[in-house]
Amino acid sequence: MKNNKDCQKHDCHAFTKTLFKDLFVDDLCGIFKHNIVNTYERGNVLFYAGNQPLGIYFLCKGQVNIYRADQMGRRQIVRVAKAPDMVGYRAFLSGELYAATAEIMSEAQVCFVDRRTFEADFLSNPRFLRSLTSYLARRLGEAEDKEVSMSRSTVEERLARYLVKIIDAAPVSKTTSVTTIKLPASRSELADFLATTPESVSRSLNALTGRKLIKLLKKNEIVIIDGHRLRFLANR
Amino acid sequence: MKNNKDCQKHDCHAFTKTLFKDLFVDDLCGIFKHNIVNTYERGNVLFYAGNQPLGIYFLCKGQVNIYRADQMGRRQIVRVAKAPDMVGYRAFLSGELYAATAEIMSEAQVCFVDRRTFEADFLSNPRFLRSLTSYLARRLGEAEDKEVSMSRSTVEERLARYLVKIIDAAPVSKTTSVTTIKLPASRSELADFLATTPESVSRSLNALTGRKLIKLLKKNEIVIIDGHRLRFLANR
DNA sequence: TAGAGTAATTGATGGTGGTCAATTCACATT
DNA sequence: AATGTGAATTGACCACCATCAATTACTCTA
Repeated sequence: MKNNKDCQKHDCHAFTKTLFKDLFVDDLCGIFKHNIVNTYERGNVLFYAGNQPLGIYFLCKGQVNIYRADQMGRRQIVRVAKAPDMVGYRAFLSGELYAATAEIMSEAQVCFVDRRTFEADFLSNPRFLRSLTSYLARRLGEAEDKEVSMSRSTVEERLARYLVKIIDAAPVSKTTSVTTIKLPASRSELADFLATTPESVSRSLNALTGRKLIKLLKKNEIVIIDGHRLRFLANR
Repeated sequence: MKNNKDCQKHDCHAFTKTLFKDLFVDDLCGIFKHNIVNTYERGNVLFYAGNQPLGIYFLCKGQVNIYRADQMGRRQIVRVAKAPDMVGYRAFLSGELYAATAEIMSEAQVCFVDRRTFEADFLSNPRFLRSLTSYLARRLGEAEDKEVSMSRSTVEERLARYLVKIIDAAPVSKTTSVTTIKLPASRSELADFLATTPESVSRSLNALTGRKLIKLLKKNEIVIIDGHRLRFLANR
């Protein structure tokens, strides 16, 4: 992980557009430019469950998986953070130890803001605080959604929901109803996210193919054949 | 639901002691005394999933279950709010519609603070705002805990976790290791909370009895025989 | 292009728990 | 005590899915 000064104005724009819609760019920019941006590669770990939070990580580029692990060593991916996003704020803000581990999934640039700076420059800014509550409330909603989903849906339905989420996140060409998407994760990672096993992911993918909702291509590419029925399956 | 002016100083104390530890009593008191306190009885509904949030509910007395319902009509209790606590803040703060329904479980006194007042008197108070982020972060942690619990544990383990939570919440007499607690919910409500069925709750209760971890008495009372092993089961 | 090493798939099997039906229990009312 | 009502329990059955093992498909390197 090398050190540079890369997290500049255009990064601030990205954050204010998605993460903190109500914030003005300059608020964030003024703060960001004084802080350290590190580059991490796949497999690196930002923090481990059980550790003390030292500050907040702003993800300027790349992807971070946040997972918890139970006694049996099975991991469960609680959240996938993609730039621009914050990482490590939950434990920090609640004053607890990290309950999860944050692992870099693709080469990432991360702007670390230490405790003192975050308190002084972020938490003292009422506009930021207000945005933060809204952000936390959204996250809480997502977590509760997933809780219900995990409790009440079959693996196939959870997978369908995941696919729909991917579709909606991707910039879709509106020209045709047939869409091709690329799975951004291995079977095993998917299993960790859906709280199941690689084998079951495989079988469910096949089941969806059998029902003619999707078609599997090489290279982890998937053609959405019947997005409508996929969506129907997704919210059951 | 009748109207009175009951939510006074001692209620504020309760809130600042548990809900917003960092807040000074007077902050809350000054705000509370101008607002309306209603009394609701069991079965009443504070708000329904799909509705627009109109404000925030401060629960001064009683219990509220917050549940989501899927297409099949099965409910899942996402949270149990006991006084003193806030209800209805998630959707309000994220600017979404209610995703859940809030139902009174035992006679409750609720202080409603409308949108405008909440914005003006609460959200404009930096100290409150800061407490709020901490509160939301704690809730988020709980939701993620439950997500993992739901995904990875058996009904028996989830039940054990629930019992442990009850035990820890109750003021325990330290004199003896054998504790008697009263189940505060019917099998059916428990099933909704644990994302299972009344039948399975019944069976799991029996299973725990068979393993000599608990003993069932009349009147929904439970004797904890082996709290240690119960705890062990609870965090698997 | 061959081979090695990893990922993905497929098959067989057992456990957990949901569903439906029948029965028992608890409690209130008369 | 008799009766009625709803909750709780029990039993039978089956769907879903985790597990383990075996096979096939991919990908990277030499």
